[in-house]
Amino acid sequence: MISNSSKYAIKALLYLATHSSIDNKIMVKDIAKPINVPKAYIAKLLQQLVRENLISSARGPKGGFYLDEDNLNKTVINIISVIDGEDNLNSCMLSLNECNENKPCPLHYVLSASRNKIIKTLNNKTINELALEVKLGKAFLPL
Amino acid sequence: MISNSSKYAIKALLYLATHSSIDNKIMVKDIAKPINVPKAYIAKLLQQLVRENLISSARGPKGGFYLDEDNLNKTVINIISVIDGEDNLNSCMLSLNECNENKPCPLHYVLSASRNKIIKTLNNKTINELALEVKLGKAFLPL
DNA sequence: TATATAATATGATAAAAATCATATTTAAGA
DNA sequence: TCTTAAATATGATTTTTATCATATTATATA
Ligand code: FES
Ligand code: FES
Repeated sequence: MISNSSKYAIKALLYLATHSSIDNKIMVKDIAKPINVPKAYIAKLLQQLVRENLISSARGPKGGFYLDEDNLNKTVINIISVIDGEDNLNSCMLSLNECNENKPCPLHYVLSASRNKIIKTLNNKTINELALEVKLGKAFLPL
Repeated sequence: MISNSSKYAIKALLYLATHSSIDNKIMVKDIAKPINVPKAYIAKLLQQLVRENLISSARGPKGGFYLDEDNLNKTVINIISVIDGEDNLNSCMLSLNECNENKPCPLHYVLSASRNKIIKTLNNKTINELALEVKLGKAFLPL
């Protein structure tokens, strides 16, 4: 439903949101360690995120990754969509042809309300907002 | 979070619940087609489910798979646990070391209520109950 | 402008999940 | 008891996901 790669990407974005700025870019190796993701792996993901405009980067000395205003306002869904593809979250929980209100599967019947709430939240919450919770000490980013 | 195999298993159980009985056992090939899962693959899953007492079977002529009273009262969580292992559903959505109320990650903060509701539902709903919705025409089991 | 530093592009390898294939065992019924 | 029909056990293959490795390109700064 939500891949490892997406989780790693979210962690990376949150780490950048709380630790970087345009004047304080962060290198791959300094991201990989604190979020506990293999360096070469997160490097590849970061490159993909740059291409999709979810994060910003600069090469050469003093280079690294950071988030600009635009990046900060991306939502969790934006990240998941880029990494996992669009419709993983909305697909049927029994992997039927399609998830359908008119012909709901038995799980749809009992779970779709909760699922919709989750999707709505992921759609609305920006990286910036989530990072704020960390800064306020209400949420944490260990390992 | 919830694997393909688990989904297939759930579909198989629901199919058996609505179509089989001890006097009307169903063969692999007659399960595979309607639930749209490769025959050899579902066969393997069914064998695993028999071993774990989630479904019943008999070999030889007139043999096949079916559900007894006990099987009918298994929950969706029971199936997922057997196929995917215990703690896939309760693990941290950012794959931190552990999901922890005291040191919640930013996603925990916004999503755990909905997730808990889903888990609770999966824990309570029996195959029998879900199958009933199908029989009543409130839920459907296409493909 | 030369050097060193950092991301980028590309692709190889490893591990896990999904799928396929088949010989063996059990049991019903002729 | 023989034949045949079914599950069972076992393992091979394929596909996807995760991971690792490195040559290339861009840029700050000495
Ligand atoms: S989740 Fe199965 S139809 Fe919606
Ligand atoms: S979901 Fe991350 S700590 Fe609970």
